[in-house]
Order: sequence, then C-alpha cells, then structure tokens
Amino acid sequence: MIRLHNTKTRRKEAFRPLDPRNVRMYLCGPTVYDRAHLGNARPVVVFDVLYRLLRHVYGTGHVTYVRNFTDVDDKINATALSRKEAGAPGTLEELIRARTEETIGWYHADMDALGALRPDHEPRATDYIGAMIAMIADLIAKGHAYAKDGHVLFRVRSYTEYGALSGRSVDDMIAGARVEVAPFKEDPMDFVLWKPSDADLPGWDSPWGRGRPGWHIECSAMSYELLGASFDIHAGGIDLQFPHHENEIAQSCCAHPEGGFANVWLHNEMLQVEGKKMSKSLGNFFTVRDLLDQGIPGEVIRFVFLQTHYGKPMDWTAEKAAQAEATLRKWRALTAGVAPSHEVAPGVLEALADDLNTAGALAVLHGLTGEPALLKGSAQMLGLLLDEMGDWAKAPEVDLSELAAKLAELRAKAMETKDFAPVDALKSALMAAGVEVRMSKAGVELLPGAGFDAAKLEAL
RNA sequence: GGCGGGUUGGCGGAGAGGUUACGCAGCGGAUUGCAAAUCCGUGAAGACCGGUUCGAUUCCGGUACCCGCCUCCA
Repeated sequence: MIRLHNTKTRRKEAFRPLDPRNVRMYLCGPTVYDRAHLGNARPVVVFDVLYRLLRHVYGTGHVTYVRNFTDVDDKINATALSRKEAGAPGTLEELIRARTEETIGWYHADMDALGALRPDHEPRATDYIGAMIAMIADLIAKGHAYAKDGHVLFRVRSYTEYGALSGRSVDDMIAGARVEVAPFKEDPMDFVLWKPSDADLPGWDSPWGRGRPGWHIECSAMSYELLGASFDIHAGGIDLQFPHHENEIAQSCCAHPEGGFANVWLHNEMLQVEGKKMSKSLGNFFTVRDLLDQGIPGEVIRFVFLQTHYGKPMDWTAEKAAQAEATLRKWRALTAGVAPSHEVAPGVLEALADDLNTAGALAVLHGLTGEPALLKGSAQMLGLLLDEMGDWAKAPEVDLSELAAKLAELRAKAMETKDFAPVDALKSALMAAGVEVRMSKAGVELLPGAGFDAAKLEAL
C-alpha cells in the first residue's frame, strides 16, 4: 500500500489509483530555453523513483507517465529572434523549432545521465495548440473565460474553488496587490489563456486573431488529451503550486466538470546550494551538465538527491557529493559481477511506499552490504547501481603486476634487513598515483583507486 | 502584508508517544613492519517556553530564527 502526501488535502493518504491497470501521472516539465539547471533535475529524479515504484507495484505496462516540454516561451522567442537578426536562415518559427530541438536534446542527455527513465509521453506544447484553442473556446462558451482586445482571460470569480490548492482566497491574493493590472481584465486576478502575437513573435491563427497560448493552458490541454479528465497524480516543484497549478485546476475543472482532474498533488521542495538559494546573482548557479563536465557522475547526483526527502529543501554541497561517491564506489565494488536479485528488500519497498522516503530506503541499503545480490536488486529500484550507469566507477584497465612483484620483493627484503625505507618510498609513490596498496601475510595487492593517474607511475 | 515549509548528535539525515535509525567523521580493538582496506565495538541529539499524558524529540499552543511562494524560476 503506497501512501503519499497530497498537497491538496495536506495529509498523507493511501494511494488508490482510478484504474490499477492504467495508473496515470503527469509531471510539469521544463521550459526548453536553455540547459536544465540542477534545480530542474530534482523533480525529475524524485518522480522517476515514484514511476519505478508504481511500475513495480502495478506492473510495467500499467503506468502512464507524461512529462511535457514547454516550447512556447518569450525567452525562446528572444533567442530565435536574435539568431534571425544575426543572419540565421529560416523563418522565426523554424528558428524556434531548431532552438527547442537543440535544448530538448540536451535535456534528454542530461536526464539520461541521472538515470531517469524517459516518460511514456513527452508532449510539446506547440503540438497541442489546436487542443488548447478548443479548450479555451469551450471555457468561453461555458462562461468561464472572455475575449477582449485579442486576449482571452480566465474569469477567476467564476470558479468558486479557486485558491483551494494553495490555501488562498481570491481576496487575500488581491490584498497582496502584486497582480498585474491590465485594462482588458475584468478582475485583477484573471489570468491569460491566449494573447496576441505581433509579427516578431510566433503565433497561430485562432478565433481571437493570431496569437499564442498563455502558460497554464498547455498542461490542462495536454493532460486531458493524454490522461483524460481524471487522473491519479500531478507533480511538480512547490513553486508551481501557485499560480501555475491553481490555474491548471481552474481551467481543467471548468472545462471538464465531469472529471476530477488530478486526485493527488505532489510537490517537491526547492534546492539550495551550500545553504543558499541557487541564483545567478549569488554566483552559485549551475547546470546538470556543469557538474557532469566536472567529473561528478550522474549517479552521484542522483544519490545526493535521494538522501533528502522530496518534501524538504535539499542542500547541494560538494561534501555530500564526495560522500555519495565514496558510498557508491564501495557498493559498486561489492556488487561487481553480481547478478541483481529479482526481489527488492522489503524494507526498501516499505520506505518508498511511505511517501517516497528515499532517505530511509538508502539507510536500508546500507544494511544489505552482506547480501550483494539483494543490495544491487534493491538499489536498482531507486535507479542506482544500474549496469549502464556504472562506467565511472570501473577500475582503469592497467596491469600493475610488475609493480606489485617489485613491491613484494622489496618488502621481503625489508623483513630481513629491517630497513623499510625503500618499501615505504614505493608505497607512497603508488598511493600518490591513486593506487590502493594492500599488504598482508598473503601478499601484495595493488588496485587502481579513485584518483588513479597512470602518468605518475611512469617513473616507477 | 497574505500563504506554506523548516529547526534532530561534530556533519548529513530518517522513523517511532515509552525499546539501536542509518551514513560520514571521532574514539577503542582485531589485522599490518607501519599503513590502507576490511571486521568488531563505542560515546554523542532533537531551537526555546508552556500544555496534554504515567511518559514527548515525536501530539497541541506560543516565541525566536531560517527558507520558499505571492514577479509565466522545478
């Protein structure tokens, strides 16, 4: 029995899918204007574990996971426009497509490196413009939206439940007074469903003129097309709770009153870096690719993420990465060549089923070092210790037998002469080159370790 | 101003109303020529003030501090 903390009810609840043969989850995906930063990766990894858990419990073929690409966005437009002005060939729409194709390729490569499974569907907003227009027209027909000066706005006052997810009332929000006032709005809280595009912006023909959709409508339209009017889980970062998810609920529930939209809302807390919010101005902003390029394996990043419960702020530190790497290196050495067990340790499943307690699951794994097969099989439930992710931990292919023989000989001699200086000298040199030196009664063993540097062995 | 989250041992970080979290580091021991690795053992905690209770770090209330959202940033 899986239990999840539902933001909608603010409680941990037993998870009961609408249809156990088709469990449906939707995750708000990236706006593809640039490389994904580290914060973007947290929900991907966290909800990848949920996806794996659901597949384990309900069967691989009985889970549908949708994660969208937002490829309508002013930052994308700006990039495409500047490329066009710089003389790039093609129409603006083609340049936008090229830019988003490029970014999606990066995104896939980076998330693959973190061991995240690809969702079953990765819809692009631009492929669902027709569905969005249809939904908007329907909302107008039902009195929940109105067109004005080429804009279409959602009439917030027409949906009495508005604010229920984030625990705000429309009046409270107006009191906050940070809403954009515009002459075409009936109410300051009304939000844009459709907006006009001038010649320099991408646009699609619609009943309200050439324009482009507002941000929130895409998730409502795509989730409806792919998952239906009611589905099980909707997830994303806590920063999306308001206004994005609130607006999605308003749109979807008004357009499809026959459905309940998402039953369970899951929100992950934000990521921090060395105790501070990641931001460009603080100089601690970096992408997943930056870390990978620094030699930090995706598996290590994943491990660090999973050490903290998704509902708590997570602090990324170099120290954590180093510890995670050491642990994974140990586990990988322990399970090398071992076939993973088919079953998953009960403790791991229990922890995951309890609102995705990944930190608890990792603690259980620590206790399985005596059973390598079970350790490996259980870790794979979390997307760790997978064979395809392990190249980073592989020992370099080097033949150290000559050096080992030399060291053994020096050692044997030293045992008689009691002069250990030559042995220690060679040992230090080996250690400096990143070689692990093991000496016992049985003999000498040399293993290339973490910081192995073949060049430093040349002189020996 | 409104809404929400957090505060656990040297560090990271969970669960549970009463019984060891766990990992890293530390300390003691085995092992080693000395180490490394490995194994065994071990000290150390729950922001503050009240309340409920036989008993709270765990439930409730308040205070302080930190953080996020309300600005189409996950």
